[in-house]
Amino acid sequence: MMPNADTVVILDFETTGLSPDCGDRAIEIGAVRIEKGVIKERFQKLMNPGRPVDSFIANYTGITNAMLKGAPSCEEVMGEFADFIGDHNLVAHNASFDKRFLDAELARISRHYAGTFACSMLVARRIYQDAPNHQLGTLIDHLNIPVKGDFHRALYDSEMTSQLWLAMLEKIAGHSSSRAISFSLLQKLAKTPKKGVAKLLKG
DNA sequence: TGCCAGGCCCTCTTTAGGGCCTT
Repeated sequence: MMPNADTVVILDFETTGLSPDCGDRAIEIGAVRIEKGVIKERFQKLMNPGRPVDSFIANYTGITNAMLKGAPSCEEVMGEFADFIGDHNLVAHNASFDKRFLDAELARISRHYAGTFACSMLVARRIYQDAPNHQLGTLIDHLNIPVKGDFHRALYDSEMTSQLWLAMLEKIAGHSSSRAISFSLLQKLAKTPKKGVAKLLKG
């Protein structure tokens, strides 16, 4: 069955490091499911990676070994999360990072996500070419989106990414016939050379 | 043994190098 183009799941992983190929594991997953531009459901779980997190990660995320001690295993949480995302389209800020961890953690439980993953950072680099940089926090500030929590926690970052995503949908709304095709349009934008962005938006 | 990301994108480019972005 084809995924519903009106529905996207925007997700964010906190991890023990930068690369699952170097043994790093997920320690938290946060996600929101958006239907027709409205957040309908949230998912947030800490998970025990079976190894301690170092002081850098504890300071960066605020997630401590004490917090992870009683958390369910990565395998248990990722099974629940696989059910949550189903075959919906996915979005993340710097999606290549989150996709590597999603694929690696799902592979450990013999699950697989075969749907489409879009990157809000690649789209933002094209739509907001005048932003100071394209870090999530900078873009949120650039767009004057109210900040009500702490960055570098999975659910909050996924909520902020969803606000960025909706703002970008709004910005191109005048160039798109409906929200239903916005996901594919933004995917095209993410792969369009910057010089060609204006032409693509004009249709 | 020792070290270790990786994809995107720009430019002083394409037979390459380095910054950005994620934890």
